[in-house]
Amino acid sequence: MALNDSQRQSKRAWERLGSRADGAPRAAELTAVALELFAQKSFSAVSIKSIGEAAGANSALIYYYFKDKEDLFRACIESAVEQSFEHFIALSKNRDDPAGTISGWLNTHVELYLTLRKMVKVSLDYKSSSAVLPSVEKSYQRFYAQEAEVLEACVREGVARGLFTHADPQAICELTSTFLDGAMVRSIILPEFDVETAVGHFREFLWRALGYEPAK
Amino acid sequence: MALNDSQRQSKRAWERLGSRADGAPRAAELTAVALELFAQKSFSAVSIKSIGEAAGANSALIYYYFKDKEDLFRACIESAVEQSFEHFIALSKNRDDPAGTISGWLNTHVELYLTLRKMVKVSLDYKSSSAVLPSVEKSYQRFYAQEAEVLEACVREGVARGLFTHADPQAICELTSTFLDGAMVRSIILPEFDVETAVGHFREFLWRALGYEPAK
DNA sequence: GTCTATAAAAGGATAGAC
DNA sequence: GTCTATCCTTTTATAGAC
Repeated sequence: MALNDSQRQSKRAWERLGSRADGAPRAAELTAVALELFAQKSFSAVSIKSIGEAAGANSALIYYYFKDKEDLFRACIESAVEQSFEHFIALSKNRDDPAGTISGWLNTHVELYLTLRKMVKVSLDYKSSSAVLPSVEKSYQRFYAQEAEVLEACVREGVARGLFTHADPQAICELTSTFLDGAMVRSIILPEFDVETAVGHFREFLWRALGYEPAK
Repeated sequence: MALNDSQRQSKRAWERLGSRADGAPRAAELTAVALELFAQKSFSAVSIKSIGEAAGANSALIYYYFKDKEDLFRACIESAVEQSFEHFIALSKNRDDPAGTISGWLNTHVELYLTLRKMVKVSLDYKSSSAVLPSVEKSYQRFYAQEAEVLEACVREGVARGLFTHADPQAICELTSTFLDGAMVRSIILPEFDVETAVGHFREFLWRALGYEPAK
């Protein structure tokens, strides 16, 4: 797997001083391992040594591929956002069935909550640090823009077809993503929380609020 | 302000070895300052020295009142849960007006989201560490039991009076708290997120899903 | 590319003066 | 009770061998 744009960008940025070869499969490996750890604990609770160890490599190797710990963290966030994003993009195609698409979007959160909550967790950590990394901000922007576009388009389409009533697309979209974020957090905080059940309840609630009658 | 039960308990626990005076106003001060920092950053991102500095005291003082950093953290979590809990307890009295109580509960989250999101943030950190502290678990249990009791009772009462339709009290309760947790998280992650607006939208949707017509 | 060794700094925690 | 001084450990990061 090749480095993505932002990773390549950051390599270039710090390699102006050191000058080192480009294109690295091992960097992606390290990023994956680090993301796992950063999502489990927190940025400062994870040591460079533990990342190296988990990746089966010496910690010094990390500094070959990344400028410093923060640079690795940045790569992790972007990777988490990217992974989440890719799973959504498939749903964007299906504009014919608004309720089906929304439903699919909810299901995606159930199936991939392990991936998605990594993104939420790491995002919290990132936002808690006062650092502002332009490439990370761009990732987020892209993700949320896509999310809004898909959901709002579905609601508008549903209203246009007379399937939904009373719907403010933006409000519905925000409501839904806020709930889903809550579900991700709760699945971390409450051991007995069941994402599938909770999302199922939300779907019923949403249909009722939208005045939608599922055909069945 | 006197130490609360759990703080006193923990002091007793480690003082069996050291034997030191009880009842400390300064301990509460240190806890408050530390909670602020732990909520802003994360457990391991906050140093003992920085806590002392923020409290206008030497970091060594912390070890006079607390066994170690984790013990201080525990006191912070319990304090955060306790603060959130106290704001809820007032609402528990009002059983005559189900919709009003639910509404008040939502408003509480708007007004006190700065306090409540501290609890969410610190809880995430706590649950991410593998530590299990019995006194903290007890705090949580108390909080969630109270939350469930208030909300579920409201929904049941509303159904009994014919104000609400189709309502599964437990599902509504979980739905609502999950949404509110999501709102807390989003207010951290997204700078432009407005808790008041989001909760306002949720209220409308809840009423619609419950088949409730606000008198007005 | 990957490792060993190590410098340099920061953090948690304690002893003891006041 | 609160502070100074200090110890010990961990951690980030670099230099340089292979």
